Amino acid sequence: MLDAKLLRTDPDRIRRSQLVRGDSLELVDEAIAADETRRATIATFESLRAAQKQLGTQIAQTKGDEKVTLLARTKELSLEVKAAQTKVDAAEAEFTALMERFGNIVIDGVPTGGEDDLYVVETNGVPRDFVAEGFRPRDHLEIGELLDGIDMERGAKVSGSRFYFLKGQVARLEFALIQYALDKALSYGFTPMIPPTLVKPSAMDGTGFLGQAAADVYYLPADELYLVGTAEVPLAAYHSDEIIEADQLPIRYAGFSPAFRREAGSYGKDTRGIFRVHWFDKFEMFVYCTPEAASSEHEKLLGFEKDFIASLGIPFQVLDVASGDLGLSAARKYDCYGWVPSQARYREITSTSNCTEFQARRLGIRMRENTQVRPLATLNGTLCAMARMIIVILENNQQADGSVLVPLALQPYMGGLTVMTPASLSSATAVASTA
RNA sequence: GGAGGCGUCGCCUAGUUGGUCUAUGGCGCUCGCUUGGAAAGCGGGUUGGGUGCAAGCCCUCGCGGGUUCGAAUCCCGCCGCCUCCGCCA
Repeated sequence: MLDAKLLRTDPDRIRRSQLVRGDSLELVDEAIAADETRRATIATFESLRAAQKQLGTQIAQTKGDEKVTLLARTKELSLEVKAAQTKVDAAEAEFTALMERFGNIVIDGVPTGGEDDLYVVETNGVPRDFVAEGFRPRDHLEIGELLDGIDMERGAKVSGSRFYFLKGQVARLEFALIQYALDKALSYGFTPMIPPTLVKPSAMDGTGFLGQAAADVYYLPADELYLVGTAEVPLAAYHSDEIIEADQLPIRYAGFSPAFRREAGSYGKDTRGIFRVHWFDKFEMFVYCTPEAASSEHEKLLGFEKDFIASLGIPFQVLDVASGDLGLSAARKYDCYGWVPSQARYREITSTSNCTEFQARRLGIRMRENTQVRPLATLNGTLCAMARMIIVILENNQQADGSVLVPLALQPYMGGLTVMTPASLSSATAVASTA
C-alpha cells in the first residue's frame, strides 16, 4: 500500500514509479479523483455527525415538553447521518480498491526494463572447466538418482508432478544445510523462528501475495487458510497491527519453513528435477527497520546471501532486478544466480527485496520514535532455498564417477562425510568416509 | 467436536436499570518542582487513527451487522482466550 498523502503531495513521484514498472498512469488520476470524492463524503458525514452528537447531548440534559420537541427533530437527522455513512463506506471502498493496485514506489537507481533485462552487478567465483577435466557434467537429477537421493517418479506417484522425495545422502545434505544455515543466521545476529505455514487471508493479502501473484498460491477453502510460498508471509504478519519502539529496531528473524507454490503459468518450464517444484524447504531472513535504514539493511541482507553462497563454494552472480520485474511489494530487489554446469548458465538461487513501508502499511506495523508513530520498513531475503542449493552443490561438486564432494563447510554437519557416493561404487568407500 | 465463562486506551481495572463515557482508578512510562545527586513527595502528561497552520472536529471499548433520536452498555453473527468433557500426535 502506498502512502495516501503522496497522492496529494507528490503525485509525480508515483507517476515516475508507475512508468518504470510498466504500470498504468491513469490509475494515478483515478486514485486522486477517488481520494477527493472520499474526502468530501467524509467531511459531510463528520459535520452531520457533530450536529447529531450535539443534539443528543441537549436531549440528555432536558426533560418534559422541551425534550419531546428536541426528539422530533432527531429522526430525520439520524437518517441523514446513516445515508452519509453509506456514502463514506462506498467511497472508501473504491479508493482502497484503487490504492491496492499500486505496486511499491521503485527506488531511484533501479535499472529500468523487464523480466528479460538482466543487470549483473558482480560475478563471484569461477565456474569449473569440465572440458578441461575431460567429462560432461551431469545434471542434478542424474546425480541425485545415481546417489539414490532424489526420487521424482515416486514423488509424482504419491503427490503429482513437481513433487519429489529426497532420500539417504541427499536428504542428509538438506539436514546439513538447515543446520549450517541456522548457525550462519545466528552468527549474522538473526533470531531463529519456526513459523506457521498456514495463514489467514489477511496475512497473505498484507504481504502482497493475493494481487497479481494470487494464482500461484495454494488455498484451503474449507478452512479459509493459505499455504505460504515463503516464511516471509508469517514473519511479516508476526508483528501486524503492532507499534514497535524505534529503539527495538532493527528486528531480524530467520524463519525456516516449507514453501508451497502452485507454479501456475509455468507449464513446461524447468520440468526436469527439483529446480521448479510445488514444495521445498527454505530458510528466509526477514528484517523490520526504520525507513531510513532500509537501504543499508538491504545491502546487509545481500551481503549475508553472498557470504552464504560463497562459503559453499558456488560461483554466482548478483543481479539488480529491473523495475518491471519487481513484483508488487519490492522497491528494489537483488537476485543471486548460482552457476548450473549442466545448463552452462547462472540460475536464481536467492532473492532479497526491500519493501520499504509498503507491506508495513498494509499490515498495520508501525514504529514509535519519541512521540511520532509512523510505518516502518520491512525487508526479506533468502538465506537458503534447499532444493536449489542442493542443485548447485550436486552439480558444481560432482566428479567423473558420479560422486559428489561435500563442501568443506557442510562436512561437520554430515558427521565428517567428505564425499557422497553412488550406491554402484564400492561400498567400502562409503563405509570408510562415514566412520 | 460438546457445555459454560470472558474479551475496555502498554499492563491491571471501574463501567452491566442505554443519554454530560469527550471511558474510572492503579501500575508503568514521561515532563516539571524539589535535591549536592537520588529516592520519596507534589503537580502535569500518557490509546491509536483521520483532517487541519492551529484551536477544533470525526472515528476507535475484539471484529462485523442490527435495534434506537442516542450503544462500552441491548440483540444477532464471527473471531480469540479460559475452564470442564471428548478425541489425538
